[in-house]
Amino acid sequence: MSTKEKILDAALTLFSENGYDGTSVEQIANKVGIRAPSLYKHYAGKEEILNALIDSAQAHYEEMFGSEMNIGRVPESGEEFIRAEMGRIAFTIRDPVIRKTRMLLVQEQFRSERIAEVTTMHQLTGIQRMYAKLLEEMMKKGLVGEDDPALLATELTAPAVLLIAKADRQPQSLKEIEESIERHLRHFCAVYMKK
Amino acid sequence: MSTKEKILDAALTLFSENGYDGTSVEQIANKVGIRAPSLYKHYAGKEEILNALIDSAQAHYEEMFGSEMNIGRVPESGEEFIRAEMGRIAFTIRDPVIRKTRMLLVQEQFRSERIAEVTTMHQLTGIQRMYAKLLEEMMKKGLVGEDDPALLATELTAPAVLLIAKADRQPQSLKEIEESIERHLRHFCAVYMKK
DNA sequence: GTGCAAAGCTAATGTTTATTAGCCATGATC
DNA sequence: GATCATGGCTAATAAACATTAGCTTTGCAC
Repeated sequence: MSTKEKILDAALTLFSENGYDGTSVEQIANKVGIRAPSLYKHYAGKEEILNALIDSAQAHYEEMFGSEMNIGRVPESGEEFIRAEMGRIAFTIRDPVIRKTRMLLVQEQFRSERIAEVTTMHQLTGIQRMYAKLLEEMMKKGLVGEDDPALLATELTAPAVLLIAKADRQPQSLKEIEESIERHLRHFCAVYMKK
Repeated sequence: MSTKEKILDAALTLFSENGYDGTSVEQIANKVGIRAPSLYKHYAGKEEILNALIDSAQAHYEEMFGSEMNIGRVPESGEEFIRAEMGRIAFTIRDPVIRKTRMLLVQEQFRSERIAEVTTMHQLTGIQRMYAKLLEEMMKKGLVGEDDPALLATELTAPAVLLIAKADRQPQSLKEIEESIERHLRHFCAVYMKK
C-alpha cells in the first residue's frame, strides 16, 4: 500500500471515529508512521484528504449502483431472498471500510452540498435504485405481486438502513439488531410475496 | 429569555450547522451578544453546554414518548390518519428547535455513549414506541388488521425518519420529500388498513 | 446607602493546529 | 557517476482556541 493510500486509510479511520474537525493532521500522520509535514507531499491539505475520501465513497457507490448495476442472482423463493439479504447486510455492517465510510458521511453530511448528496445516495437513492431493479425482476418472475418497485424498495430498505445506522452507534447490540432486520425481512416477504 | 437560555439557543444553532468541534466558544458568545469569557459565568465549559443540550433533547423526548405518552386522537379512517400524520411530519420537519436537535444528534452521535443512546431513542425506539401504541389502538378499533404493533411501527416510521433526515440535508427538495412521505403513508394504509 | 452577589469586561496564557520553508536521503534515469 | 524528482525530516510561523485571572458594573437586600 502506497503512502498516499495509507494516508486515506488512516484518515478514514480517524475521521469516522472522531470526525473531521476532531482529527488533526498530526494524528493522521502518526497513524501512517510519518511526520505531519510529510503528508503535504501527498495532499495539498487536510480538506483535500476529505475530498479524496468522498470521491472514493462516491466512486464506490456509483460502481455498485450505477447504470450496469449488479443485482446478482434473482432469488427463487422468500427463504432464498432472506438468506441472500441477511448475508449482504451482515457484510455491509461488518466490512470496516464500508462501515467507516457510513460513519464519516453521516457525521460530515452538513459540511458541503456534495457530501449531503453522497449521503443521500448512500442512504436512499442508491440502495433503492438497486432494490427497485431486483424487485422488478422478482415481479417479472411472479414472485412478488405487481406494484411500484421504487415504492416497495423504500419499504424494504428504510428499516434496514436505520437499523444498520444503529449498529454503527451501538455495536454491542449487533446481534439483536440483526434479528430485528431478519424479522423485518420476513414480514416483508409475508406481506408482498406470493406463496 | 435569560442569558443561560440564550447561550443554549445560540449553541444549538451553531452546533447543528457546524458541528461541536466546528464551533468556537467565541462564536457562541458573539451570537448571544457577550464576550467569550463571560460565558463561563453560566457554564463551566464548552462541553457542559453540549451536555445541557443533550439533557434537553432527552427530556423533550422522554416527555413526548414517556410512560404517559400522548398519542392524541385515534383516527377513524385512513384518510384521517394520513392527514394527521402529514401535519405532525410537516411540523417536525420545520420546527427549528426539533430540526436543529436532530442535526446535532446525528453529527455528534459517536462522541459519547450517551449521545448514541439519545440518537437511537430519537430515530428508532422513541417514535416506534409511540406508534406501536397508536397502531395497537387502531387494531382494537378494527381499523388495522391484528399484527405485532412494534413491527408495524418500524415499517411505518422508518421511511419517514429517513426522508426527514434527507430534508435536513437538502431542504431545497422539501416538497418532493413530503410527497414521498405521503406516498409511503398511503401505501401503508393500503396494505395494512381494512377498507 | 452599604454590602454583596451576579454577570459583564479586558488581558493574558498556554496549547493546539494547519501549513510553510528549507534541508537531506534515496533511488531511478540518462 | 551526475541529475533530479520523490518523499522524508526539523524548525518555524501564525492563527485559533478554551480557559483563567482579575477588574468593574449593576441591581437587589437590608
